[in-house]
Amino acid sequence: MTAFALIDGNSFYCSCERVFDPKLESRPVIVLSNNDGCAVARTNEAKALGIRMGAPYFKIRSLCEREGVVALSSNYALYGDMSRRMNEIYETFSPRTEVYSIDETFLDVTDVPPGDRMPWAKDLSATIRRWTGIPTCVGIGPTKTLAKLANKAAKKLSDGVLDLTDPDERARVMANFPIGDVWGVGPANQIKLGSIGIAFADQMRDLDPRRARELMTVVGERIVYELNGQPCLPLEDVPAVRKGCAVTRSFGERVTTKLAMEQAVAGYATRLGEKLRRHGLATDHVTVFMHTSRFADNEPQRNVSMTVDLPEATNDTLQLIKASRRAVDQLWRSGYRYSKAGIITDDLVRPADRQRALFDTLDQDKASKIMQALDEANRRWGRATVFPAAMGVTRTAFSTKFERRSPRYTTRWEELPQCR
DNA sequence: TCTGGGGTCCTAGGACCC
DNA sequence: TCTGGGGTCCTAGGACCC
Repeated sequence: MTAFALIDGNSFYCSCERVFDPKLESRPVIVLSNNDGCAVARTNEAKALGIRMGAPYFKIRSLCEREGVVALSSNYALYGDMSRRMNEIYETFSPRTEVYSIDETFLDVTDVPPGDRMPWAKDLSATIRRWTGIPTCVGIGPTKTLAKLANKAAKKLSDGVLDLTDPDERARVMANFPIGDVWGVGPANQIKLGSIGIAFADQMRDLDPRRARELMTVVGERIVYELNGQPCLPLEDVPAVRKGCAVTRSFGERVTTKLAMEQAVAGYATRLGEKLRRHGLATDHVTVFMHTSRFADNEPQRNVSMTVDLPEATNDTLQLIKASRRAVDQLWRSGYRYSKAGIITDDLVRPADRQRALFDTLDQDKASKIMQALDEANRRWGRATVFPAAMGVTRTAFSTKFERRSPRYTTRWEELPQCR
C-alpha cells in the first residue's frame, strides 16, 4: 500500500528570519510581498492579532506598530537557500521526494512500516529543526490529498506530526475538517459544495464521484477518490519540463513616461532570458502587458497586452528586449499612471528542437556565446553586474521596494551574520 | 500615498476540415 | 416544408495552488 508524507515549514518565511535573528523569537512577525505590499507569511502570534493572509500592509501598519509586530520585506535569496538545505536532508529520509513548493515536499513512505511511521516523522521533524532551525509539520496518508489533510490537521497538535494511515483515526479527523481546507477545493467550489450541504471532508469523501464530476469536473472526481484512499495523483519525483515563464512586477512608483516603461520592460526581458537559459528553454513569442491600478477607480484605467512573434525560438536577451520594445511602442499611451507591467511566454521549447526560420538572419551561436559570458559574469559577481543598456543605468524610482529586507545571511559573504 | 508574483490544469466553444 | 454529421485543433477564461 502506497503512503505519502507531506512536510512543510511553519510560517516558513518568518521562521527563516527567526533562525538568523533570535530577537524575533516569540514576537509577532510578518513577511511582506514585493513592494512591501501584502502580508504573505505570519507567525502564530501575528495570526492571533487578526492579521489575515494577503492583508495590504498600509491597512495593518498602525496595528503592527501598536502591537509590536515586526514587518519584514521578503528575502527570497534566504528562503530559497534554506529550502534547498531542507530538501537535501529529506533525501536522506526517503528514496523518492517531490519538491512541491518552496516550503513543502512530499516523501514516499511506502517502505516505512505503518507502526514506524510516527517515530519516523518525529525524527524527520526533529532533525530539520536541529540542522536548519526551521520548525515543521508532517502529515502522512495513503494519498497526497490525505497527506495534505493530515499535515494541515497536524498544525493544531503540539508535536506537529499526524499519521492518518489508520481509517478510523482518519474518519474522526475528516468529520471536523472544513471542506474549504481540502487541497483543490477553492472558494468557488466551496460555495457549490455548500449548496448541496457539504461542509466537511468526510461528506465529500462519501459523495458519488459522478456527482463530483458534474459539479467540479474531473478535478472534483479525483478529490473524492483521493479522500477515499485511492491514489489518483502520483509522486512526481522527476520535475516536469516547464511550460511557461513570466516576469511581472508592480512598480515602486507609478510609471508615467515611456522611457521608464521601456527600461522596466527591458529589465523584465533580461530576467526572462536568464530564467529561460537556466532551464535550457526558448520561446518564439512574448506577450507584454501593462496596466494602471484597479484600486485607483477615480483615475483613467488602461489594461492592454500584445503578443510579438520572433523569427525563431530564442532565449537571447537582446532579441527578447527588441521584441518587447516593439510591444511597448504599440501599447504605450501617455496620460495614465501605470502600476504594473510584465512579460509572459508559453509554448517553451528546448533550443535543439526549435523550428528554424526560413531565412536565417540571426547568428544564434554567436548570440548564445555572448549570453553565456553574461550569465557567467553575473553568476560570479552578482546579478546585474553586466546588463543591457536598454535597462537604463540608474536605479530608478519604479524599481520594486524592499525597505525592510533582512541581510542575505547565507548567500552573500558581506552579509554573513557576525559574532562579536 | 500605500493592494505580490509566479505557476498548473481543465473545459467550452469557435474555427476549420471533409 | 424540409437546410448534415461528424471529427480535430486552438484559445480564452476560470479555477486552483503556493
